[in-house]
Amino acid sequence: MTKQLITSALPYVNGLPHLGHLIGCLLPADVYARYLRQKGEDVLFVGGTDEHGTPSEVGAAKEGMDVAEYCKKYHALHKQMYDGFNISFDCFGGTSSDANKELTYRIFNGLDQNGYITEKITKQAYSADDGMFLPDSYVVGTCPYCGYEKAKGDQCEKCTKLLDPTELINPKSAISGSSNIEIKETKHLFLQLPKMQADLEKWIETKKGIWPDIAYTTAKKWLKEGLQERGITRDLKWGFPVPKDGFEGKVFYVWFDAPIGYIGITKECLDQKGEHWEDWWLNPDEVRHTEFMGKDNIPFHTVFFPASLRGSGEKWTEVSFLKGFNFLNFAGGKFSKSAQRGIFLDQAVAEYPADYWRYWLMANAPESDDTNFTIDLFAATINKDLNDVLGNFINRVLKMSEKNFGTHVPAQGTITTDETELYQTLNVLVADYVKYMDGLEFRKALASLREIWVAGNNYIAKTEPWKAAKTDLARAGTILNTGFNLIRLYALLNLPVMPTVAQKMLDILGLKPETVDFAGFDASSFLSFLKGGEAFTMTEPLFQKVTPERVEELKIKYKEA
RNA sequence: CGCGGGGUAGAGCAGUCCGGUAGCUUGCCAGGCUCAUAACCUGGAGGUCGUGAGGUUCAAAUCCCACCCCCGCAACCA
Repeated sequence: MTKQLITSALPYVNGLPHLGHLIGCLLPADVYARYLRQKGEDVLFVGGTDEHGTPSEVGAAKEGMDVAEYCKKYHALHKQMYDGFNISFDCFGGTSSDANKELTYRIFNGLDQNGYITEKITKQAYSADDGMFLPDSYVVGTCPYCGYEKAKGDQCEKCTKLLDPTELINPKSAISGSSNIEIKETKHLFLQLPKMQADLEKWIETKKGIWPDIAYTTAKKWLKEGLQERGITRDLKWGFPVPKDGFEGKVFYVWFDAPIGYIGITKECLDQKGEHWEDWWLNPDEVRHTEFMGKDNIPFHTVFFPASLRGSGEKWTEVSFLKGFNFLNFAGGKFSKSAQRGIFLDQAVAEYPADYWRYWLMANAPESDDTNFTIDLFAATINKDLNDVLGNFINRVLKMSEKNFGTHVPAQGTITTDETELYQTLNVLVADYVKYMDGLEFRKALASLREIWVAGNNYIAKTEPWKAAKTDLARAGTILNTGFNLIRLYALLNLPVMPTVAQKMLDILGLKPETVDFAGFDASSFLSFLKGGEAFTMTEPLFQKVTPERVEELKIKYKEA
């Protein structure tokens, strides 16, 4: 059987994740992992934090901490937030581990031996007071074109001109503010991407029509523009030391070891369990690897990382399917940590249960374009879909049953055309749901899911069990029996997206999650699972509405203009 | 400047590849029902599909051309 490897992009450890990070990679990866596990597939879901790079060093210095300690602290906070959202990682780690160092060296040495690594002297801004070379964006000064005083060394935010740090007037370090900047020569290693261009082009071409447009077109765009050699080392202290003579004191560039982190995290995790990471990462014929990420990450996962793996001379498991997402905006603007704009994960679960957010985000996933999050849209979806359609359906079945039959599922009795028509409808809708989930078209999958819930209400409206209860109790029993079987169906279908709610629904019937493949779904037999007589537990409504008062309160709290 | 994505009813989206009387959800209006979280079910109004009285065609949201607007990218922001 094909093994299913699922990776979510690794958010940068410096800074806490918000709803945009969640929908951009973590959540859809989790939903897909849960979906496949439910089908009975062999799944390994890998995630973690990206830890190297200048932002970590700067962040640690700000908090007066050792960089490694700083990463450890934020790594734990990330994990805590993901736990709050029930992200079901099989392996969760960081990119600064020994395991990742070992793999980074292994891949680097392979690339080096195969002639894909070259040396080059470059010029770079050095800050004596900070005791370090500065990345371009950490040099600030006056823009020579428009006079803007806070232009960054890579680009002026005001006039958008691309700059070189050497052009800036009065250059200063963004870290210390020191103007004691000199341009020094320094030697670095470069990955020869141009040598791999043809190979990569051929490979990407095989993904046409299979990968989402955003993934394929982004990769094509980079290849079309022509690949350039790319520096993979930096003059920093925090990172993996470059294992090559003449490069003492230098480390690998964060983007070189970050994607290798998927492998490193897996190794660290499976070594502990006594399992073999090679079964997943050096096994391309038996592993299907699905990657999830925001659009900003796509070039690195379609060009840079595959090139590193291919050039190393080993047969690594490459990406089979790349699910890329656009960005989630917050009320028309960007989520921003510095501006305290948006909703962060710890705040979100403090307001409403994780499943509310999970449902909204998946139903509105930014698959085709950037998507706007607003409190109003959130409230409307939660109130209508979860409360009115799904929650109310469950509630009316339970109340009516209790009133007429007590706390046991009524007998199925005789099936009529009302039921067979429902079966036909469900067969079509569930087939749609499966088709969309298998194709990772989440918005459409959730629209189908909703239609399936609506079908239940439709069935109840049509069969009017409250009337049958007065004239033909057995008939009312059949209708409500079908209602309970629908609750079980809904619970199992909801499991990937809303695991907590799904479990509550199963609890009503005293059931446990089960392995079920909805491909080839047959409503007739599926809705005959509960024959009648099974005990059930009355429960309070599963969802609460977002009241108009709460909407106003949240708008003020999160500064939604 | 360039490249990529987007511009379809008040709002959020599908349809565009493979042209054939514009679809879904929400909101609004009306009706039904009254078991249920004032919920559920049905019907209706609402759009010249960014602009160009542009091109191709018997026919264009869908193909071609020009332009406008929004978002992103531009390789040391990961």
